[in-house]
Amino acid sequence: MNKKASDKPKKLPQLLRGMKDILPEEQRFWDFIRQRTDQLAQTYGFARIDTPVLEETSLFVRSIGQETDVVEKEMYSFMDKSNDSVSLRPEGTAGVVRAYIEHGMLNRPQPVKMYYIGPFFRYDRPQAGRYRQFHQFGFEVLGDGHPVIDAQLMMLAYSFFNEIGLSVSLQVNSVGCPTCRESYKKALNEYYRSRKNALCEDCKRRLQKNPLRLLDCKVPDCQLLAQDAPQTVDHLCENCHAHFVKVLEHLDGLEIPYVLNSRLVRGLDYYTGTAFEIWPVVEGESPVNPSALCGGGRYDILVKQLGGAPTAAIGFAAGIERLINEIKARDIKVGMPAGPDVFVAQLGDAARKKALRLYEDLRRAGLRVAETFSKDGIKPQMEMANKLAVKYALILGQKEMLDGTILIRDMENGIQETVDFQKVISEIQKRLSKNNVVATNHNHIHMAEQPPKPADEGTAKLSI
RNA sequence: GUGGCUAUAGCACAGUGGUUAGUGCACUGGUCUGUGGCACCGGUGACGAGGGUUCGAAUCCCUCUAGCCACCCCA
Repeated sequence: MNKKASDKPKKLPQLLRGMKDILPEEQRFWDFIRQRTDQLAQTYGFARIDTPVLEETSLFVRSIGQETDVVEKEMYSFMDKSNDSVSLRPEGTAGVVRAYIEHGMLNRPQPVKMYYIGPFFRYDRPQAGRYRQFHQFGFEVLGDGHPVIDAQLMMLAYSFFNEIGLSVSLQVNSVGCPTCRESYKKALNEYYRSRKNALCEDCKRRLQKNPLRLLDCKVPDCQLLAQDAPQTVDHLCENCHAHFVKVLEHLDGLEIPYVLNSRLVRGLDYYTGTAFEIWPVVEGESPVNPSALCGGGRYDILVKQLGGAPTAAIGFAAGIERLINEIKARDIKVGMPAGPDVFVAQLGDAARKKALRLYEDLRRAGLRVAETFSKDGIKPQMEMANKLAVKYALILGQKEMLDGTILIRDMENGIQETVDFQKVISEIQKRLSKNNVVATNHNHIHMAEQPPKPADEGTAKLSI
């Protein structure tokens, strides 16, 4: 590393805007969320699906909607080498639905329940809890339109946040099928026609492009108008109305607290009927304009729209960066990765050779072992052992080499004992199991103390 | 895409026109090839990039880039 000033490149490599490295010390939050997600999926009977981050652009245009901001200005789209337009996925549902159709999942027992977790991309301006590459996990139920599905999925989402100790509020609405939406849009237009001048500039634009969005404008004057504006629930067709009533009945039966929010709308075109979001709740603050932790709803028309058989479906997605922000802000315990059990220190070339083998033997015996074999002095090795907070250090020096022994040092009280080298593994196992049951049990996933990353972490494709 | 604020070592900060840009933590070497937490001594390492004003710029001005916050939008 002979770094002279003149050798330095002028421009240092730098993260692309809106991108973020997830550093080792952050991983425990991600591990935590992965674990809780997998756990939830298992208990509710969802199977994991991973779809590619890259898809045909048309998949997203046809599902999310040509007119939406996501498609219009936020997609990472480009022509590949065969001159096909491809895009980095901006959300997860479209890919899952594509897979459902493409793999003929309608021939599986319905509903098909799948979940995913991974990176998504939107060319947005970065902001609090918003990145250009961000991560979501999502749950989708395809092939069943029964209202009980809606309620149970909301229960699942609510439980996720609730069970990790976050206070959240479930917001529920129905945006209706395309038929009711048309009549609702008409009513909205009528209502706003005479009041157009009182609207903010954005809302005037929304009136043309996306009238539902008028309802959740943040400008006070617009909010005032929105209060008396017609509500989606009053313009539901008979079917949609009946469905929504049933959903609410099931929610009541589950005794989940929820807020009927007539101003809750969805940003993507494929949504129909039930819409819901989960908002963080902060003590003493009313959740006026929170950034949602999760959002979802029914999308009964999407499968058909993408060329599959008419298939009812519902799903939601949660933003992991936002969730982690909330976990940190609320001081939720996520557990620390378990450190090594034992440190192997060596002194002298012969001892180093032997220590290297001992390391392997200890590892095969299931212990987490640390070392700094490249160091010569015992002092730096003990310093490292201390930093790693191991319970025991094994010291193999010239004297021990001659005797066929090894020194076990208890790092807490400094008491040392010479033992027969042949017996060191069983001795250390005995000691570790004596003062900590969990330590010998680390192949088992334990919430309080997580196992170390598997060595093949790097090849575990498509985990986040 | 729009607006506001910001940019000094890995991190947290000081330095507001004038020597060789400081401090703490961290890292590293030593005191000390047979023992960590403590202490002491030493070392590595930075003015986001480019241009301008000036005798002289980390400091003033412009452009770019990035970050934060808000709008838009969304998870």
